[in-house]
Amino acid sequence: MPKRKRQYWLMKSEPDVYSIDDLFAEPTGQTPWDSIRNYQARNFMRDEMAVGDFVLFYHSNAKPPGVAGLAQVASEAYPDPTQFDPDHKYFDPKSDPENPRWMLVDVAPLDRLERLVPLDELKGNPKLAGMATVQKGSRLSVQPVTGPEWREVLKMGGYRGKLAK
DNA sequence: GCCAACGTTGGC
DNA sequence: GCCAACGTTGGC
Repeated sequence: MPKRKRQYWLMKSEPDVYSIDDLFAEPTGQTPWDSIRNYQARNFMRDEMAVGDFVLFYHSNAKPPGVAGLAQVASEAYPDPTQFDPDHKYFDPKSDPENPRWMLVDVAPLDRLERLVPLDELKGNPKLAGMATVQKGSRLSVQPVTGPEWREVLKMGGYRGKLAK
């Protein structure tokens, strides 16, 4: 059985709610990526992510918005517990515990960039013209990223570590 | 805070 | 199955 090739992702979070610093501060060293209520994003987490995949941690609704750091997929997909919590903002009364509608993965911090890579720089880089993040109207919070895009963003972020391969 | 772009819901 | 109404995302 051939080993699966590592994949790359971009995951958005509002830093006022949960920032890259919060991820680094997790006592357990990882966090459940909960509250995703979009089928496309769920499908990526449920069907295509694997432990060890690399993640660009993106700050949305920030000034400026942009890629703030690097993270890693740290678990297989499992049901998002918040969907069954009546007090949770994203409680989903239509989700059947026997067949949960929403799935998530755990995410662990990997490294910081030397500098945040702002969205307008992503948009201004011709090498990144195909990135979902720079497309007009794009608001998907979990997106696939190609290897070349990953390396280019790390370069823009001044990253010199081992992951820039 | 505004609003364009999307996604979902539900009446028909 | 269409589509109007509504809700959300996220840049600006």
